[in-house]
Amino acid sequence: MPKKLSRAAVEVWARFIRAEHRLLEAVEADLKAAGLPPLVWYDVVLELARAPDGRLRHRDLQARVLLAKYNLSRLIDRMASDGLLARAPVAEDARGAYIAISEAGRRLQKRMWPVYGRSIARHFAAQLDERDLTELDRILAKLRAEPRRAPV
Amino acid sequence: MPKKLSRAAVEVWARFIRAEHRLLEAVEADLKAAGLPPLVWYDVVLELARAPDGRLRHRDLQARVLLAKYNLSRLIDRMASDGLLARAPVAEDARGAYIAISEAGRRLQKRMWPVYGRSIARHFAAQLDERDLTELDRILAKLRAEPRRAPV
DNA sequence: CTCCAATTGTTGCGATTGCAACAACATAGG
DNA sequence: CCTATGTTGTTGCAATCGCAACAATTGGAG
Repeated sequence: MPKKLSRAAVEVWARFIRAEHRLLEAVEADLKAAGLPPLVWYDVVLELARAPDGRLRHRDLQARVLLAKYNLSRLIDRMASDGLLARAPVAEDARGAYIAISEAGRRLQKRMWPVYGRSIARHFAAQLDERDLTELDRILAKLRAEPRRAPV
Repeated sequence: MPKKLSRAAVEVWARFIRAEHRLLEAVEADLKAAGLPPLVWYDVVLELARAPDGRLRHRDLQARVLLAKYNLSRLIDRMASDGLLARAPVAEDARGAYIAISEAGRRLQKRMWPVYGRSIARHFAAQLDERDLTELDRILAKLRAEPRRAPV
């Protein structure tokens, strides 16, 4: 091991995993209770709505929503058949595909946000003060920096 | 909303979700690379190994591993057919079932820990110092306190 | 005791996921 | 050109998940 792993660190790790799990569960439950689709759907419509021209390449969308590629492929199938988005060819790269949001997709995003936002407020933000947020953000930033993989 | 939800809070929320997602993915990948079963399996054998007599009621195990009940039912099926644990009747409650770990189950727990621990060390603990851990723990404790549900 | 509501755990079934293989195209090297 | 290698996205298939319904039993109210 890189360093000796302290018992305390393991406990914080466990709490971290569990806390996130509970929170996500609570948020998903709120969405479902409001008759809305799951969180990934929101991620997709949000990323697309934000993107210039309301579209992104499949791979770029994938990088943003943290979803395996085969997984995203099929999620897009489902969302497309719901009319929330559509695939379009990429002029410069015949392999690629743009995923373009539709008006219905934008409406879904706007409809989901209040519920999702309220959920974040209630389960997450309301429990923390300014300093907590700052500290948490600082710590998360450190965690983003992945240790270098085995040297190439 | 309980309070006005700040943009900053939403961003921290997003980073929180993503960080945890990435970390879990990395850990699962490490386990798989070592030819080991997924994390839930570890959770189960660990909780059972810790419990007095190496067994827990289905419902108690469920509460510890944060898994839907139908889901746990089937995970237990699979682990039982791998000989890692076994079901046993509960004397005082004919509905219930004890889940009892086997020697093979204990061996699996011991075999998984080094890999899992190393993974925690590398992806999580190595990125944080003492103060980070303390602060994170303090913040997570606040998040554990769920807001009261709608008044009964 | 008797009945009704709640608890405990399982199961059928359709939806979603993960893995591995694949097709189609792009890009670089000769 | 022509080939080898990498990229992009999809798909078949098996494993797993989520929901709703269920059986079995318990516990409490009358």
